[in-house]
Amino acid sequence: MAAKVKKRPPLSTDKVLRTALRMADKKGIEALSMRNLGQALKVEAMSIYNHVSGKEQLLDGLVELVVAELEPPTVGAEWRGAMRARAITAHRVLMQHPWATMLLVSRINVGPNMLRYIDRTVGCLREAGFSWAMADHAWNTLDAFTYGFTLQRLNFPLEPQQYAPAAQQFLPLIPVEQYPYMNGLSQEVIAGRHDGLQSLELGLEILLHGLDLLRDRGAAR
Amino acid sequence: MAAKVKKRPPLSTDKVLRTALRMADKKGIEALSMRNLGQALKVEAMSIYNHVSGKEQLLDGLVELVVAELEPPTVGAEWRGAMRARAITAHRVLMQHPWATMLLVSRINVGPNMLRYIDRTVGCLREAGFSWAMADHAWNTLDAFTYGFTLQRLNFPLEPQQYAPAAQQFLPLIPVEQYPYMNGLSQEVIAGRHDGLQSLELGLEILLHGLDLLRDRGAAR
DNA sequence: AGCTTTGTACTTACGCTGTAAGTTAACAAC
DNA sequence: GTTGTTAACTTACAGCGTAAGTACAAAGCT
Repeated sequence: MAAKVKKRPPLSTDKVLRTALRMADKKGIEALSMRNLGQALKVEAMSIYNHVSGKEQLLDGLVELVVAELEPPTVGAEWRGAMRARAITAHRVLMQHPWATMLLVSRINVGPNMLRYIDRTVGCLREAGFSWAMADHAWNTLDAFTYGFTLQRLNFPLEPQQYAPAAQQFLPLIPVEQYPYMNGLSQEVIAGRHDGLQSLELGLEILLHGLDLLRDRGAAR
Repeated sequence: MAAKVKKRPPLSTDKVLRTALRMADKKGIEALSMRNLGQALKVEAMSIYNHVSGKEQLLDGLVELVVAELEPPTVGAEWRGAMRARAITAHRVLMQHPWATMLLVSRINVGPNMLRYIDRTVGCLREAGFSWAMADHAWNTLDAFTYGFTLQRLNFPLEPQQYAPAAQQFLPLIPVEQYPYMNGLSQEVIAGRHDGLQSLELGLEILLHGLDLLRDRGAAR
């Protein structure tokens, strides 16, 4: 006779995804295995496959959950401010989910949140006078920079306070005869004349200025 | 009595790295396992650890090999042309090694090739009138965009010729009431008025224009 | 010469991973 | 009360990276 099995609170796709998100944030995406996720859900790994069709779909779901945190720009808003805010928010959100940027760039995402996000972005640019093609170029260029910048930030191994001491420490490996400019740059950081910090806002200003020209070119057509 | 063992041609770090590079290019980085690499070298997986201290160091070595293909800018050259060429070359090389960009952004690289590459880049900007800090900002911004753009290109699942048919196919999933601008953009692609192609050169022009302003600001300090 | 030590090239074995295939339990229909 | 259906769950497998162990040639010593 088999013992009566207590009925468990049933699993659901949503529960799986939210647990996976919490887990990825806490322990990193590489620690998110089906086994570990199962453990967190008090279930064997394979049970998860009843609610998510595989690891790939699980990751797709996670990306959608992150994209849901990105506020889509308001169509009709002043485009420069809207795009600046959009990029800054995206960067902030992606920094809070360090694993998400890689996923975002390494897979196509066609979930409803993503569609809405891009739709509003294109809308905002379009209403600001960009042609269809230029609006498309614009958001893609901004996103390429934002993702690239975020990846650099995420993977840089030092805290800003450590830049100067680290430069001091590594200076012997950067002989002035061989690498004069790297050496010089390090000296600047050591002397405190350059903080070594990269600025998202600075990059955005550069891009927004350039895009302004582009908009006029596109509108003139 | 043990049979005499034929002396093998000895392995070397260089041979290991070059074989790994060829393999990553041919079969993709995810197919590059120590076991598979060993097979290609006619050796058991563990033998590789005598020449490379682990998978991580192997990947570091691969990145250095790729960076070696990036021609460092000439110090003293006209900076806009030099930076444009630098980014275009980087993009081309990274497209030839589709796995490399991810590695490049996801790890610190302090090999001699990388050091030289950055040194010449900073040098070129510095001699063109950028302050130390501005030169640092400039190359970082350019690289953020270049890497981000390359990642988007690499992971986009369609060939340019397929854009229009694909837009046609997916249009039903993008109802005009829900996603008016995505729908509109798709219509443009279907009608052939927008090729949907993103342009590295366009992004670079935007950035170079913005950087020009930055240089003056930096020089004025 | 013979015996021992050293060091390197290599293999085995282990504990991970994702998932296809198989098993169990609960319920509905008749 | 037997049978069939379906969803929930487990087992077993083929892959992964690498720590620990083995084989063997060359060098050192008496």
